[in-house]
Amino acid sequence: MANENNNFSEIIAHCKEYGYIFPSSEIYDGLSAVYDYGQNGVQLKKNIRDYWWKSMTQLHENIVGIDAAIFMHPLTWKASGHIDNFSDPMIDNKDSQKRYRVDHLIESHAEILAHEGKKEEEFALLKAMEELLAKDDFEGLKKLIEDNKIKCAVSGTCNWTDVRQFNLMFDTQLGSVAGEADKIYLRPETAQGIFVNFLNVQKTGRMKIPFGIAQTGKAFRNEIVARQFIFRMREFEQMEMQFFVKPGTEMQWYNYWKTERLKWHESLGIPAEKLRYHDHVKLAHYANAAVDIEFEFPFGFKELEGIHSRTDFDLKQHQELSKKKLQYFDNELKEDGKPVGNYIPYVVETSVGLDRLFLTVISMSYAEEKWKKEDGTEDSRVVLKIPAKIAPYKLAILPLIKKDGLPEIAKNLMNECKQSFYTFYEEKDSIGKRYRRMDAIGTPFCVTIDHQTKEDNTVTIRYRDTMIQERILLADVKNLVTKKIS
RNA sequence: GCGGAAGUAGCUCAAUUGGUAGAGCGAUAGCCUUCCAAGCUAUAGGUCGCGAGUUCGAGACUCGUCUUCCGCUCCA
Repeated sequence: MANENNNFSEIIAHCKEYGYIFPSSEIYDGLSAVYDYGQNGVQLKKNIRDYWWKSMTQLHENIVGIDAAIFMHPLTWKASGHIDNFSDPMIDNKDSQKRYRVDHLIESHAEILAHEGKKEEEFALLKAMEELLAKDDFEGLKKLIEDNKIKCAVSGTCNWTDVRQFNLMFDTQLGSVAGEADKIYLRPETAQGIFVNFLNVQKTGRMKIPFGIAQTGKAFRNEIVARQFIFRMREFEQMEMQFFVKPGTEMQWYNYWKTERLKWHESLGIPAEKLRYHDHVKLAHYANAAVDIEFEFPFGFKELEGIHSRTDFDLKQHQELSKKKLQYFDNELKEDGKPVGNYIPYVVETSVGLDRLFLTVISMSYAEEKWKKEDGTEDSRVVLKIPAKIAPYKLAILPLIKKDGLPEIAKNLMNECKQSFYTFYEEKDSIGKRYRRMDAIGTPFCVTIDHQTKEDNTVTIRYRDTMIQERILLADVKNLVTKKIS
């Protein structure tokens, strides 16, 4: 474990040193749990996003994309349950340092009262709690806890902090006049942008159930503690797809996407043994089935993607609060020859964290290698074995020396290739050193132009992962790399 | 949020018991021309995380603060 943690520190350091990830506003000491993507990071992130987008939309004729705004009508979050469930009064026990949700703490005490047969006290306590919660009376809640001598299960004391509100949604004002009525939230998930557009897309795209709507975009959560590098950030990017199905078929589709999504991660190049399912036992208010796909990060197996069967909770809620019907007319004929008719579709959601997937790719790619050279001395390298199809740069073009016309040949090759993929040109320093630099940023292929190139139009291609070199025709370089990255 | 550890150049680290910051690597420019980093020359780069305090004098001591890592907690 200690080694693995060290490895994580090295991965973080490597990300910064080679232009993948920088702490946000670092010259001002940074901002807690906010990070910027650097010149190589942005490219990798974009490639991962594009790979997801293409596999969702281009390869599924019944899935289309949208790009909803981050700002949404405040009632959206009332409907989704975020306003009621996403902000909870909390209290800490000073002795055990354990934190409780105030309602959970009081409710568990009420249960004890019930077991002791004190029904009236139980009822009075819960009633008092509900009244205080409704008024947001935090001082009253603390007094209620103290008056009832509710103890921490760990320390057994009543030494409590004040009750504090943790709202996980960021808010801001719409319009220049500040006021309660203008308060809007930064979306804590992208899903709601899809739900509120369900009918727009269905009608204008003439979509037939089952169909999906995909979206990538930023979401914001004011986490109490956000840590572990880019694993849990306050601003993060989601890649979500909501799949609308006929009620009663949701488990079938849930299982379909559960399988499909795991396959997708493997197709990206993530080793199967580093992935696993984790079924949710405790389900969220909107779900009737939920599973996580977890990846073994340097700090353990953690959630990478969630697949949720969200029932018709969201559409039903939006229908109720917006007073607009969000139903679908199904023309499929029943046994009696009549159409199925109107219903609110059920939803199966796949939701993957792009930043987490980025960290996954970096984690699985990072390697420190050592070996013995022919003369017996040790050699080593740090290499990012990023799958070629998502690597920031695909090909480095390196003239062996920077004269005798070799740079000119190299630049011609670069001009030919850069229309098709990202290339990197470098003529400084020894060839070995340049290979090491390309290893460090994860460039899968290097081509070296030497004097022989001028005689027979061949070049050396060097493969990052194996360090094997081959002699190929200069004219074949572009096609070979194109083939390897597709 | 609580507890532990850390913060000196891009990186890894130095700086005798407090006496106004050094090295290696890296980077840049030039030389050399060599298919797996570490040849030669030169150059750039640090108000020692930030702010106070103690002191004649603080990178070092004290307090506060910010950031990061670890554990707990949180993650509808």
